[in-house]
Amino acid sequence: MSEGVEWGLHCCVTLAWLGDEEPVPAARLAERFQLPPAYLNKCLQALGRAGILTSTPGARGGFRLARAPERITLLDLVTAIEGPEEAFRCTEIRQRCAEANPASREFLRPCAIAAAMHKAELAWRKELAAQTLADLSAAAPRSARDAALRWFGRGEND
Amino acid sequence: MSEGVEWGLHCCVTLAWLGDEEPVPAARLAERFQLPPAYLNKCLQALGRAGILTSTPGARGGFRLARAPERITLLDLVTAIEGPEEAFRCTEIRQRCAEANPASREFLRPCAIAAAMHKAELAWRKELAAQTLADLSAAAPRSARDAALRWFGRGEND
DNA sequence: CCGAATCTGGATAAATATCATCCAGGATGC
DNA sequence: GCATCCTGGATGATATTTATCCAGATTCGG
Ligand code: SF4
Ligand code: SF4
Repeated sequence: MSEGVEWGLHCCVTLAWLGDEEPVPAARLAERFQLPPAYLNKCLQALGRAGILTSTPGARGGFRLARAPERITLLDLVTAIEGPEEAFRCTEIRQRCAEANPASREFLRPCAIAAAMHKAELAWRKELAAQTLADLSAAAPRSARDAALRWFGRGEND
Repeated sequence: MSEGVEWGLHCCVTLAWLGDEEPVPAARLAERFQLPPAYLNKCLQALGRAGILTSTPGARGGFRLARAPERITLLDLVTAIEGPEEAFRCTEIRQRCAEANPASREFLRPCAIAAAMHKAELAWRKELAAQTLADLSAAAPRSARDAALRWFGRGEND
Protein backbone atom coordinates (compact mmCIF):
# COMPACT_ATOMS: atom_id res chain seq x y z
CA MET A 1 0.00 0.00 0.00
CA SER A 2 1.23 3.42 -0.95
CA GLU A 3 2.88 5.54 1.69
CA GLY A 4 0.63 8.42 0.74
CA VAL A 5 -2.22 6.81 2.65
CA GLU A 6 -0.45 7.34 5.93
CA TRP A 7 0.37 10.88 4.97
CA GLY A 8 -3.18 11.59 3.92
CA LEU A 9 -4.57 10.17 7.13
CA HIS A 10 -2.30 12.26 9.29
CA CYS A 11 -3.01 15.39 7.30
CA CYS A 12 -6.75 14.87 7.42
CA VAL A 13 -6.79 14.16 11.13
CA THR A 14 -4.77 17.30 11.64
CA LEU A 15 -7.13 19.30 9.45
CA ALA A 16 -10.03 17.91 11.44
CA TRP A 17 -8.43 19.17 14.63
CA LEU A 18 -7.74 22.58 13.19
CA GLY A 19 -11.27 23.08 11.97
CA ASP A 20 -11.99 24.62 8.59
CA GLU A 21 -11.87 28.24 9.55
CA GLU A 22 -8.88 28.86 7.39
CA PRO A 23 -7.07 26.57 4.97
CA VAL A 24 -3.62 25.10 5.61
CA PRO A 25 -0.96 25.22 2.88
CA ALA A 26 0.49 21.92 1.77
CA ALA A 27 3.97 23.18 2.53
CA ARG A 28 3.01 23.73 6.14
CA LEU A 29 1.66 20.20 6.53
CA ALA A 30 4.81 18.85 4.92
CA GLU A 31 6.90 20.81 7.36
CA ARG A 32 4.88 19.47 10.26
CA PHE A 33 5.57 15.86 9.33
CA GLN A 34 8.93 16.38 7.65
CA LEU A 35 7.64 15.08 4.35
CA PRO A 36 8.71 16.06 0.82
CA PRO A 37 6.50 19.10 0.13
CA ALA A 38 6.06 18.62 -3.60
CA TYR A 39 5.06 15.01 -3.31
CA LEU A 40 2.77 15.52 -0.36
CA ASN A 41 1.09 18.15 -2.47
CA LYS A 42 0.38 15.51 -5.10
CA CYS A 43 -1.33 13.36 -2.50
CA LEU A 44 -3.41 16.25 -1.26
CA GLN A 45 -4.37 17.01 -4.85
CA ALA A 46 -5.64 13.46 -5.15
CA LEU A 47 -7.71 13.94 -2.03
CA GLY A 48 -9.03 17.14 -3.55
CA ARG A 49 -10.08 15.39 -6.76
CA ALA A 50 -11.79 12.74 -4.65
CA GLY A 51 -13.86 15.40 -2.94
CA ILE A 52 -12.32 14.88 0.49
CA LEU A 53 -10.46 18.16 0.60
CA THR A 54 -11.20 21.52 -0.96
CA SER A 55 -8.31 23.63 -2.11
CA THR A 56 -8.18 27.39 -2.28
CA PRO A 57 -5.41 28.84 -4.40
CA GLY A 58 -3.67 32.09 -3.85
CA ALA A 59 -2.21 33.77 -0.83
CA ARG A 60 -3.55 32.51 2.48
CA GLY A 61 -4.89 29.55 0.55
CA GLY A 62 -4.39 25.88 1.17
CA PHE A 63 -6.42 22.79 1.95
CA ARG A 64 -9.29 22.13 4.28
CA LEU A 65 -11.73 19.27 4.76
CA ALA A 66 -14.52 19.29 2.21
CA ARG A 67 -17.07 17.97 4.69
CA ALA A 68 -17.51 17.09 8.33
CA PRO A 69 -15.06 14.48 9.68
CA GLU A 70 -18.01 12.27 10.58
CA ARG A 71 -18.80 11.96 6.91
CA ILE A 72 -15.32 11.04 5.71
CA THR A 73 -14.58 7.34 6.00
CA LEU A 74 -11.20 5.71 5.90
CA LEU A 75 -12.34 3.92 2.77
CA ASP A 76 -12.86 7.27 1.06
CA LEU A 77 -9.35 8.26 1.93
CA VAL A 78 -7.68 5.01 0.99
CA THR A 79 -9.55 4.83 -2.29
CA ALA A 80 -8.62 8.40 -3.13
CA ILE A 81 -4.91 7.68 -2.77
CA GLU A 82 -4.64 4.05 -3.80
CA GLY A 83 -7.18 4.11 -6.56
CA PRO A 84 -10.31 1.99 -6.87
CA GLU A 85 -8.66 -1.20 -8.15
CA GLU A 86 -8.76 -4.27 -5.97
CA ALA A 87 -5.55 -5.70 -4.57
CA PHE A 88 -6.08 -9.03 -6.33
CA ARG A 89 -6.06 -8.48 -10.07
CA CYS A 90 -7.18 -11.44 -12.08
CA THR A 91 -5.16 -11.80 -15.26
CA GLU A 92 -7.38 -14.55 -16.59
CA ILE A 93 -4.65 -17.12 -16.81
CA ARG A 94 -7.48 -19.61 -16.96
CA GLN A 95 -8.13 -18.58 -20.53
CA ARG A 96 -4.56 -19.40 -21.41
CA CYS A 97 -5.03 -23.06 -20.64
CA ALA A 98 -3.62 -25.10 -23.46
CA GLU A 99 -6.99 -26.46 -24.48
CA ALA A 100 -8.94 -23.33 -23.72
CA ASN A 101 -12.05 -23.34 -25.80
CA PRO A 102 -13.17 -19.80 -26.67
CA ALA A 103 -16.65 -21.10 -27.39
CA SER A 104 -17.06 -22.29 -23.85
CA ARG A 105 -19.37 -20.21 -21.75
CA GLU A 106 -17.44 -21.18 -18.67
CA PHE A 107 -14.98 -18.34 -19.00
CA LEU A 108 -17.62 -15.65 -18.94
CA ARG A 109 -18.63 -15.79 -15.32
CA PRO A 110 -16.14 -14.93 -12.62
CA CYS A 111 -14.42 -18.00 -11.26
CA ALA A 112 -14.43 -19.19 -7.66
CA ILE A 113 -10.91 -17.90 -7.09
CA ALA A 114 -11.69 -14.35 -8.09
CA ALA A 115 -14.94 -14.50 -6.13
CA ALA A 116 -13.17 -15.65 -2.98
CA MET A 117 -10.55 -12.92 -3.16
CA HIS A 118 -13.23 -10.36 -3.91
CA LYS A 119 -15.18 -11.42 -0.85
CA ALA A 120 -12.16 -10.82 1.37
CA GLU A 121 -11.58 -7.46 -0.24
CA LEU A 122 -15.18 -6.50 0.50
CA ALA A 123 -14.72 -7.37 4.18
CA TRP A 124 -11.67 -5.08 4.23
CA ARG A 125 -13.51 -2.24 2.58
CA LYS A 126 -16.49 -2.65 4.86
CA GLU A 127 -14.28 -2.31 7.90
CA LEU A 128 -12.62 0.78 6.45
CA ALA A 129 -15.98 2.29 5.58
CA ALA A 130 -17.14 1.77 9.15
CA GLN A 131 -14.51 4.11 10.55
CA THR A 132 -14.54 7.86 10.04
CA LEU A 133 -12.06 10.65 10.44
CA ALA A 134 -14.05 11.77 13.46
CA ASP A 135 -13.41 8.42 15.14
CA LEU A 136 -9.71 8.77 14.51
CA SER A 137 -9.37 12.28 15.80
CA ALA A 138 -11.42 11.40 18.87
CA ALA A 139 -9.36 8.30 19.60
CA ALA A 140 -6.08 10.15 19.59
CA PRO A 141 -4.87 11.39 22.97
CA ARG A 142 -5.77 14.94 23.86
CA SER A 143 -2.14 15.86 24.15
CA ALA A 144 -1.57 15.05 20.48
CA ARG A 145 -4.40 17.32 19.45
CA ASP A 146 -3.24 20.09 21.71
CA ALA A 147 0.28 19.82 20.38
CA ALA A 148 -0.98 20.10 16.82
CA LEU A 149 -3.09 23.14 17.64
CA ARG A 150 -0.15 24.78 19.30
CA TRP A 151 2.20 23.97 16.45
CA PHE A 152 -0.14 25.52 13.93
CA GLY A 153 -0.63 28.54 16.16
CA ARG A 154 -4.29 27.89 16.78
CA GLY A 155 -4.01 27.15 20.45
CA GLU A 156 -5.89 30.18 21.69
CA ASN A 157 -8.89 30.55 19.46
CA ASP A 158 -10.07 26.92 19.32
CA MET B 1 -0.80 -7.81 -4.74
CA SER B 2 1.71 -10.02 -6.40
CA GLU B 3 0.67 -11.92 -9.47
CA GLY B 4 2.10 -15.07 -7.96
CA VAL B 5 -0.95 -15.34 -5.72
CA GLU B 6 -3.17 -16.01 -8.69
CA TRP B 7 -0.69 -18.51 -10.07
CA GLY B 8 -0.37 -20.26 -6.74
CA LEU B 9 -4.11 -20.49 -6.33
CA HIS B 10 -4.60 -22.00 -9.75
CA CYS B 11 -1.77 -24.45 -9.26
CA CYS B 12 -3.02 -25.54 -5.86
CA VAL B 13 -6.59 -25.99 -7.05
CA THR B 14 -5.26 -28.06 -9.91
CA LEU B 15 -3.12 -30.13 -7.57
CA ALA B 16 -6.15 -30.66 -5.37
CA TRP B 17 -8.05 -32.00 -8.36
CA LEU B 18 -5.23 -34.29 -9.39
CA GLY B 19 -4.84 -35.80 -5.94
CA ASP B 20 -1.43 -36.47 -4.47
CA GLU B 21 -0.78 -39.84 -5.96
CA GLU B 22 2.15 -38.55 -7.94
CA PRO B 23 3.79 -35.14 -7.97
CA VAL B 24 3.50 -32.67 -10.84
CA PRO B 25 6.63 -30.91 -12.17
CA ALA B 26 6.62 -27.14 -12.08
CA ALA B 27 7.34 -27.05 -15.79
CA ARG B 28 4.14 -28.94 -16.48
CA LEU B 29 2.03 -26.53 -14.44
CA ALA B 30 3.70 -23.63 -16.21
CA GLU B 31 2.86 -25.19 -19.54
CA ARG B 32 -0.73 -25.66 -18.47
CA PHE B 33 -1.20 -21.96 -17.69
CA GLN B 34 1.34 -20.59 -20.15
CA LEU B 35 3.40 -19.03 -17.41
CA PRO B 36 7.16 -18.46 -17.27
CA PRO B 37 8.46 -21.79 -15.93
CA ALA B 38 11.44 -20.49 -13.99
CA TYR B 39 9.45 -17.84 -12.18
CA LEU B 40 6.48 -20.05 -11.46
CA ASN B 41 8.97 -22.42 -9.90
CA LYS B 42 10.04 -19.67 -7.54
CA CYS B 43 6.45 -19.22 -6.41
CA LEU B 44 6.02 -22.93 -5.87
CA GLN B 45 9.23 -22.96 -3.87
CA ALA B 46 7.74 -20.30 -1.62
CA LEU B 47 4.66 -22.45 -1.16
CA GLY B 48 6.97 -25.32 -0.32
CA ARG B 49 8.81 -23.33 2.33
CA ALA B 50 5.46 -22.32 3.80
CA GLY B 51 4.51 -25.95 4.19
CA ILE B 52 1.67 -25.84 1.68
CA LEU B 53 3.37 -27.97 -0.95
CA THR B 54 5.91 -30.73 -0.65
CA SER B 55 8.49 -31.07 -3.36
CA THR B 56 10.21 -34.23 -4.45
CA PRO B 57 13.40 -33.75 -6.47
CA GLY B 58 14.69 -36.08 -9.11
CA ALA B 59 13.10 -37.78 -12.05
CA ARG B 60 9.33 -38.21 -11.77
CA GLY B 61 9.49 -35.59 -9.04
CA GLY B 62 7.54 -32.39 -8.70
CA PHE B 63 5.08 -30.75 -6.32
CA ARG B 64 2.04 -32.00 -4.49
CA LEU B 65 -0.15 -30.63 -1.71
CA ALA B 66 1.39 -31.04 1.71
CA ARG B 67 -1.97 -31.65 3.38
CA ALA B 68 -5.64 -32.08 2.62
CA PRO B 69 -7.26 -29.20 0.69
CA GLU B 70 -9.69 -28.74 3.57
CA ARG B 71 -6.77 -27.74 5.76
CA ILE B 72 -5.22 -25.19 3.40
CA THR B 73 -6.78 -21.76 3.71
CA LEU B 74 -6.50 -18.93 1.25
CA LEU B 75 -4.76 -16.96 3.95
CA ASP B 76 -2.04 -19.61 4.12
CA LEU B 77 -1.53 -19.29 0.42
CA VAL B 78 -1.58 -15.52 0.23
CA THR B 79 0.76 -15.19 3.18
CA ALA B 80 3.17 -17.70 1.66
CA ILE B 81 3.50 -15.66 -1.54
CA GLU B 82 3.01 -12.11 -0.33
CA GLY B 83 4.80 -12.42 2.96
CA PRO B 84 3.44 -11.74 6.41
CA GLU B 85 3.70 -7.94 6.34
CA GLU B 86 0.52 -5.92 6.47
CA ALA B 87 -0.47 -3.77 3.52
CA PHE B 88 -0.41 -0.59 5.59
CA ARG B 89 3.11 0.01 6.87
CA CYS B 90 3.40 2.70 9.46
CA THR B 91 6.55 4.75 9.01
CA GLU B 92 6.02 6.61 12.26
CA ILE B 93 5.90 10.00 10.67
CA ARG B 94 4.31 11.07 13.91
CA GLN B 95 7.71 10.93 15.52
CA ARG B 96 9.02 13.33 12.95
CA CYS B 97 6.78 16.10 14.12
CA ALA B 98 8.78 19.25 14.53
CA GLU B 99 8.31 19.41 18.29
CA ALA B 100 8.35 15.68 18.80
CA ASN B 101 9.42 15.02 22.33
CA PRO B 102 11.33 11.74 22.62
CA ALA B 103 10.60 11.64 26.31
CA SER B 104 6.88 11.49 25.70
CA ARG B 105 5.35 8.12 26.35
CA GLU B 106 2.70 8.90 23.78
CA PHE B 107 4.72 7.50 20.90
CA LEU B 108 5.11 4.10 22.43
CA ARG B 109 1.60 2.79 21.99
CA PRO B 110 0.19 2.28 18.50
CA CYS B 111 -1.79 5.25 17.37
CA ALA B 112 -5.43 5.27 16.33
CA ILE B 113 -4.55 5.39 12.66
CA ALA B 114 -2.43 2.28 12.73
CA ALA B 115 -5.05 0.54 14.87
CA ALA B 116 -7.82 1.35 12.42
CA MET B 117 -5.90 0.09 9.42
CA HIS B 118 -4.89 -2.99 11.33
CA LYS B 119 -8.50 -3.72 12.18
CA ALA B 120 -9.43 -3.68 8.51
CA GLU B 121 -6.52 -5.91 7.66
CA LEU B 122 -7.69 -8.39 10.28
CA ALA B 123 -11.15 -8.50 8.70
CA TRP B 124 -9.52 -9.28 5.36
CA ARG B 125 -7.36 -12.03 6.81
CA LYS B 126 -10.29 -13.51 8.66
CA GLU B 127 -12.27 -13.77 5.47
CA LEU B 128 -9.35 -15.38 3.69
CA ALA B 129 -8.82 -17.81 6.55
CA ALA B 130 -12.46 -18.85 6.35
CA GLN B 131 -12.09 -20.21 2.84
CA THR B 132 -10.13 -23.33 1.99
CA LEU B 133 -8.71 -24.85 -1.14
CA ALA B 134 -11.42 -27.49 -0.86
CA ASP B 135 -14.10 -24.80 -1.11
CA LEU B 136 -12.48 -23.42 -4.24
CA SER B 137 -12.12 -26.71 -6.03
CA ALA B 138 -15.68 -27.65 -5.13
CA ALA B 139 -17.06 -24.32 -6.33
CA ALA B 140 -15.48 -24.61 -9.76
CA PRO B 141 -17.64 -26.13 -12.47
CA ARG B 142 -17.25 -29.86 -13.01
CA SER B 143 -16.20 -29.27 -16.59
CA ALA B 144 -13.16 -27.31 -15.45
CA ARG B 145 -12.04 -30.12 -13.21
CA ASP B 146 -12.62 -32.72 -15.90
CA ALA B 147 -10.66 -30.68 -18.42
CA ALA B 148 -7.74 -30.42 -16.02
CA LEU B 149 -7.77 -34.16 -15.33
CA ARG B 150 -7.82 -34.87 -19.02
CA TRP B 151 -5.05 -32.43 -19.77
CA PHE B 152 -2.80 -34.01 -17.19
CA GLY B 153 -3.62 -37.47 -18.47
CA ARG B 154 -5.38 -38.51 -15.29
CA GLY B 155 -8.83 -38.83 -16.71
CA GLU B 156 -9.15 -42.59 -16.36
CA ASN B 157 -7.82 -43.45 -12.95
CA ASP B 158 -9.45 -40.74 -10.87
C1' DC C 1 26.75 -46.82 -11.95
C1' DC C 2 25.03 -43.52 -15.63
C1' DG C 3 22.19 -40.12 -17.43
C1' DA C 4 17.90 -37.76 -17.66
C1' DA C 5 14.68 -35.35 -14.98
C1' DT C 6 13.68 -32.25 -11.34
C1' DC C 7 14.02 -29.22 -7.32
C1' DT C 8 17.10 -25.49 -4.70
C1' DG C 9 18.80 -21.23 -4.22
C1' DG C 10 21.75 -17.47 -5.47
C1' DA C 11 23.01 -14.02 -8.96
C1' DT C 12 21.47 -11.10 -12.28
C1' DA C 13 18.79 -8.49 -15.48
C1' DA C 14 14.48 -6.38 -17.38
C1' DA C 15 10.14 -4.25 -16.60
C1' DT C 16 7.22 -1.74 -13.79
C1' DA C 17 5.53 0.98 -9.89
C1' DT C 18 6.44 4.13 -6.44
C1' DC C 19 8.50 8.18 -4.74
C1' DA C 20 10.26 12.69 -5.53
C1' DT C 21 11.48 16.98 -7.93
C1' DC C 22 10.88 20.70 -11.06
C1' DC C 23 8.65 24.10 -13.71
C1' DA C 24 5.22 26.97 -16.28
C1' DG C 25 0.62 28.51 -15.59
C1' DG C 26 -3.24 30.49 -13.14
C1' DA C 27 -5.69 32.16 -8.98
C1' DT C 28 -6.00 34.87 -4.69
C1' DG C 29 -5.19 38.26 -1.29
C1' DC C 30 -2.68 42.30 0.42
C1' DG D 1 2.22 44.53 -8.32
C1' DC D 2 3.81 40.99 -5.92
C1' DA D 3 4.23 37.29 -2.79
C1' DT D 4 1.71 33.20 -1.91
C1' DC D 5 -0.30 28.95 -3.21
C1' DC D 6 -2.69 25.33 -5.98
C1' DT D 7 -2.63 22.63 -10.70
C1' DG D 8 -0.92 19.50 -13.64
C1' DG D 9 2.46 17.77 -16.83
C1' DA D 10 7.22 16.29 -17.58
C1' DT D 11 10.99 14.14 -15.79
C1' DG D 12 14.15 11.62 -13.00
C1' DA D 13 15.52 8.46 -8.94
C1' DT D 14 14.59 4.51 -6.29
C1' DA D 15 12.35 0.27 -4.97
C1' DT D 16 9.72 -3.65 -6.11
C1' DT D 17 8.12 -7.06 -9.06
C1' DT D 18 8.82 -10.10 -12.68
C1' DA D 19 11.79 -13.04 -15.25
C1' DT D 20 16.01 -15.58 -16.59
C1' DC D 21 20.07 -18.24 -15.87
C1' DC D 22 23.14 -21.38 -13.88
C1' DA D 23 25.82 -24.37 -10.74
C1' DG D 24 24.60 -27.80 -7.25
C1' DA D 25 21.94 -31.67 -5.17
C1' DT D 26 18.60 -35.43 -5.41
C1' DT D 27 15.97 -39.14 -7.34
C1' DC D 28 14.57 -42.38 -10.77
C1' DG D 29 15.04 -45.77 -14.35
C1' DG D 30 17.87 -48.53 -16.77
S1 SF4 E 1 -9.82 -18.57 -13.18
FE1 SF4 E 1 -10.32 -16.93 -11.74
S2 SF4 E 1 -8.40 -16.29 -10.84
FE2 SF4 E 1 -7.90 -17.61 -12.57
S3 SF4 E 1 -7.58 -16.19 -14.18
FE3 SF4 E 1 -9.73 -16.72 -14.34
S4 SF4 E 1 -10.83 -15.26 -13.05
FE4 SF4 E 1 -8.64 -15.04 -12.58
S1 SF4 F 1 0.79 8.14 14.23
FE1 SF4 F 1 0.07 6.10 13.64
S2 SF4 F 1 0.02 6.08 11.44
FE2 SF4 F 1 1.14 7.90 12.02
S3 SF4 F 1 3.23 7.26 11.97
FE3 SF4 F 1 2.60 6.90 14.06
S4 SF4 F 1 1.76 4.82 14.14
FE4 SF4 F 1 2.00 5.40 11.96
